[in-house]
Amino acid sequence: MKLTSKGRYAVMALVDLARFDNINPVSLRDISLRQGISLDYLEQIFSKLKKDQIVKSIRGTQGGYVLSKKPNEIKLTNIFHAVDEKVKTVQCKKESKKGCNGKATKCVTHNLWDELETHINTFFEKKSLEDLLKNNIEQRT
Amino acid sequence: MKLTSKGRYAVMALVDLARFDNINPVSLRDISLRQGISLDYLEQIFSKLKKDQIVKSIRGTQGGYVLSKKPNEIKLTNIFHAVDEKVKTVQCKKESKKGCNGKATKCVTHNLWDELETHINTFFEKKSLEDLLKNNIEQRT
DNA sequence: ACATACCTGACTAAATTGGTCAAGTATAGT
DNA sequence: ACTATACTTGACCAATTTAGTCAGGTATGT
Ligand code: FES
Ligand code: FES
Repeated sequence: MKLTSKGRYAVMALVDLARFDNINPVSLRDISLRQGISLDYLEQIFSKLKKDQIVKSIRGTQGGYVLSKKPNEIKLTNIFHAVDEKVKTVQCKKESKKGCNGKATKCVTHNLWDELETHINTFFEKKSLEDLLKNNIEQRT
Repeated sequence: MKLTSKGRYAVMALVDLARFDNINPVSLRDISLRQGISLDYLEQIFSKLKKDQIVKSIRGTQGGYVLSKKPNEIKLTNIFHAVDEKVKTVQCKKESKKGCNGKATKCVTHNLWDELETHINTFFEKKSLEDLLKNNIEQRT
């Protein structure tokens, strides 16, 4: 079970954005430099974040990105959903009545993984960007 | 974030084992057939489970595997540890003082991922094989 | 005009996963 | 003693996923 860079970077970038977008739009180049993430990769990520209306883009010189909602309205769930970082614990198709390997019934561990998935998603639903900002400010004092 | 088959199969196989090892040792061939897992793959998994003393092996005809502890003493943590299914959320080396990409300080999301890791591990520490057995019996009634 | 910075799609090297295959060794039953 | 069963070990591999790079664009403020 591991987190992918896409999800990790998306959150890092958004925290960075949330800290600096009060004054001006923030360019991906700045985020790239501050957070040490490849610019080209960031562009892929932000195109997805934009599609899910988590950020807005402003083109041209002095352009960049801005959050399109307040930090407390952006949950980790929303971010992860946008960049396709999904939590997948079961092997079977959840909606289908069939089990893992095409068997007729769900396997002996199905309920367990389903519970795990819920457990993890609860965490993502609770945490918002705002929580992360607070945490970060505390660290800097 | 997804679970790998190794961890999933390990738990499936152990639940199967726990259900049938009261009378005789259970052969991997039986588990393979009942659970629909490749025999060769099961062998890899069980060699790891054995190394961590979760199961005992009995060779020869009528041989097989037996749990080496009671079901309520075998937590998911133990199983996952045995088969190297680890929860890895941070990118950096946890013990090191350095951050993700070799930076001097921990990144803005480090604490978050660390919290998540704890959150998930808590789940694994609580659940034992016995819990799964109960759940399964309930289903069969 | 021109620099900045968003936008898009194709491509790829490396790692991981989910196995298979081959060649053993130990033991119970006949 | 022979043989079938079943554990044991290690090498190998195809397919997928990941974590990017690269090469072009397009819009806009100055
Ligand atoms: S995980 Fe859903 S049936 Fe096995
Ligand atoms: S995850 Fe540990 S420093 Fe970024």
